[in-house]
Amino acid sequence: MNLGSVEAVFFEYLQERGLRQTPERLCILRRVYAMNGPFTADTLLDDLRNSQNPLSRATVYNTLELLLECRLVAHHQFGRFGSYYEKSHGRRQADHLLCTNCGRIQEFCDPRLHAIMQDAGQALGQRIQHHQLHLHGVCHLFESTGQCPHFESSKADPSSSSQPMH
Amino acid sequence: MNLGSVEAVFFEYLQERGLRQTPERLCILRRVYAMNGPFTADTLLDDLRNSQNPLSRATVYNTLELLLECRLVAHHQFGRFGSYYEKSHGRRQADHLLCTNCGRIQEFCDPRLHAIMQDAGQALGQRIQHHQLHLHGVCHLFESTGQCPHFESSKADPSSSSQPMH
DNA sequence: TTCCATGCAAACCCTTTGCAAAGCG
DNA sequence: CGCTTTGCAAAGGGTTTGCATGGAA
Repeated sequence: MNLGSVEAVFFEYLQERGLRQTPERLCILRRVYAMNGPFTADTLLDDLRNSQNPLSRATVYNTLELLLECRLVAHHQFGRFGSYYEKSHGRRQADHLLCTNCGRIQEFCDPRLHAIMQDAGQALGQRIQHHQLHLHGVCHLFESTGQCPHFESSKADPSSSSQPMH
Repeated sequence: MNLGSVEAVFFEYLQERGLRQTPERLCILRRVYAMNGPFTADTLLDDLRNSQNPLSRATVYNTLELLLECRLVAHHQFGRFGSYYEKSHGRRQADHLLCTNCGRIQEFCDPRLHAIMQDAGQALGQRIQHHQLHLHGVCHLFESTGQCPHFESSKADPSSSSQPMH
């Protein structure tokens, strides 16, 4: 789970595939692992632009793709305009609950999902590789008071999803 | 579940909201219910273009939005470029299994998901409204033979998902 | 020295929007 | 008649691509 082992995984993957170990790729990997919570490609790009080491959009997308392939990064698509990435090494697969009202994204993990995946795969003749579960709901607080402490503030900041997994 | 009752639901919804009952809206509703399986907005548009009653892109999207609101249509976002609509009146909420290899989309439904949703909502303080579960896998057939009967054929035709729900 | 990777900008895909004309209520 | 809907075409947002240049191996 430390950065060194993550870098080792990445480099091993690159080597296996005959891909090159470039400073840009390392830089992106480090930035990604410095993020906490889900982030957008644009956020990452901005983050890099503000650093001493600005990189191009193409390189960011290219590298994210590689990181997805070697499972160091996970991708979540929330609706049409909610494309988020997230470091994933050593993390258990998490699911997401989105608030329809304030846009906050919370994470959770339920072990029972495993059985469902297994059975569905078996029933439909597929080996399941991964999954994605999105719940859409409304904060109780909003329903009772009409107010929500997360409104707007977290709409653009899904990193507030400090995983209260159960 | 017959078309008449679907139209009744739609018209009632329009009336409630003070919206107009136009021939275009009725036409789109009927086309949507003539589709089997998930379809894209573009498929629907083409379908209409080939009919005696071509409609504009804007009208199609506008009407799909209305149909979503009154729950006569469901929307599924599969990754960045997989936006599918599907008639949903009288259907139980279905989940989807996507084949990474051939792109086929199969539907299934597992009652155990309900408990997971309930519990997650309770744990995170939200009233769950709906959900979306996507499993990604590979056909057994493809894994053993390297061949898949659904390859390409169904990549653009998710309607082959004649729901073997379990 | 050989390709692969990078950076730039333009293309891309799907969806939404602005505005004038049409037509429901 | 007024005001919503329609149709068209253009804009929008995030992602991908083409091509010349740069740099890892």
